[in-house]
Amino acid sequence: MLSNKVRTRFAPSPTGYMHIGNLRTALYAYLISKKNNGDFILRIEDTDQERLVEGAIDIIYKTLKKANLQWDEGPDIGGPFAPYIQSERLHMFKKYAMKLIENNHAYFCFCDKEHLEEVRKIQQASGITPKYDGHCKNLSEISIKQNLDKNVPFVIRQKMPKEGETSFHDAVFGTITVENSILDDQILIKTDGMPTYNFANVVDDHTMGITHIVRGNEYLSSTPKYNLLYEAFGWDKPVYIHCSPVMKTHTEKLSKRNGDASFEDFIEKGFLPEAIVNYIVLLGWSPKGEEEIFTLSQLISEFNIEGISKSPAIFDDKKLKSINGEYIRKLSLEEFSKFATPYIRQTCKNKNLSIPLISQVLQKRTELFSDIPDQVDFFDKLPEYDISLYINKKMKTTYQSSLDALNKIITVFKDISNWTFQDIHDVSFKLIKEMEVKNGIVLWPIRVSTSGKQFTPGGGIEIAEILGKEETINRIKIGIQKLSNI
RNA sequence: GGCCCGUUGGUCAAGCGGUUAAGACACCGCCCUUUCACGGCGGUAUCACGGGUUCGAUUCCCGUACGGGUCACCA
Repeated sequence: MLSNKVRTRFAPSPTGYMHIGNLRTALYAYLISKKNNGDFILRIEDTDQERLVEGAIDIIYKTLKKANLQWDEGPDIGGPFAPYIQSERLHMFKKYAMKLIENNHAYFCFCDKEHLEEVRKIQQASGITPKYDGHCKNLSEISIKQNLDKNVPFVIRQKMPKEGETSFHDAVFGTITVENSILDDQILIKTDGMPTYNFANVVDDHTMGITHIVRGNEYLSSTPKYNLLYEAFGWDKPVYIHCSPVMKTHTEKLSKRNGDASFEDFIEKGFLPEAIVNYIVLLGWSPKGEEEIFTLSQLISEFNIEGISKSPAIFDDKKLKSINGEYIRKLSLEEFSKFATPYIRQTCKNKNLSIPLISQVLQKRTELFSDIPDQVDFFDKLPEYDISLYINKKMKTTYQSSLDALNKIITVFKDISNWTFQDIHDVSFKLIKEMEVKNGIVLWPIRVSTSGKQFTPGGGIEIAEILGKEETINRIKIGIQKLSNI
């Protein structure tokens, strides 16, 4: 019924918000399935009731949706292997464990916690890696039955081979081999009858027909145990794709504790979801060619497992910013305007100022929407500024040349009846020509007097257009006054 | 500590026995230009270390160092 379809899953625990590393794992899983016309499954692993965080599932939904990683099966939309919430599947695991007892790959263990604790202490004291001592491994059928009849609490443990070694192949890390002797007889079913994560995960993945397992490489060490489980059941093993973590520094992982690591926070800071997705796909994966800006559908065809890197990648928000800038520049003016308006309005409250004009001047200069308010604050109110701004070495402006230029420009500006960029531009350049000076001699003082700033989005003519005739002339007057007082 | 994994410029990284060791971000310079930005051009900077193997190692092998992961009735 599954044919040979590639099926991947993203299986987060709802223990908080999604951080960038998590999202990257989801993205890789998504891309691998879609590249092969396969299915991407969302499964919520919520068996740890203690760490459960209210609303976390919604954040997972919202984040994946914003990132445009649409799942084909999941708790909200169902699917042929429902339920997709692990806590609703808990009843099915014990029978699988019983199968393993039957075929001698698992056994009942009646050891109590005190005994285990004691064994562990002794092992630690003698410098041995703590491991189950195998006390119940070879209990006779009779004593097992007696214990069961007496309702002695039990767990079910996986029976690991004593000798030899186990190898598995990982698509990123290659073949990894471990000695069986170091493998612990891990618990499959807990005293309460519930599966451990390790067991539930394997059974769920198999019963849901997952063919490619994409996950963080913290699972690399437990994969041999998983593989032994697949073998014990006689199931086909999946393709493993372990991904190295996204780091904050060389020694620290990106952590949930750190606020700026969450996808939502980045959105709030003014990053576009597409830009974030584009950046994180590059953290630990490298495309074949030289292009690195990709839409999601381009990624589906470009992405390849061979390009996934083994070493951890440090998150670099400078690069994220730069990619965000690329995405912002690619927006249409209307789209940009829509995104930018709330940011513009933070410091530009004057409703007479034209949002389209401001947007136009802003778009090429915006890498991050949250940088906008500081850039446009001078439109509402001319800031206090020092007249030294009028002196610009490269423009060859002086106090005197600026005063002179402003006095002349104010008279021609006053005569403009149609206050448009074109008209402001034309009269300005006509004046420049008449004065036989370099553009900057006239244009620089216009920009300074209308903005009061050293750097502005747009030049003097754009600013004048945005401010309107009256305000422009007022500001130039102020400039003239300042320069006259020397 | 045992076991597993990793290590190419400041960051992401290409490379898969012979290369002037790509590219991107950042940085610096120049050009364009009414500032800034955009755009264009150019530049600085990298194979962790030590042994092998080989005619030849960034590439293969073995150590060392550094870093990460993992060793639960957590997920």
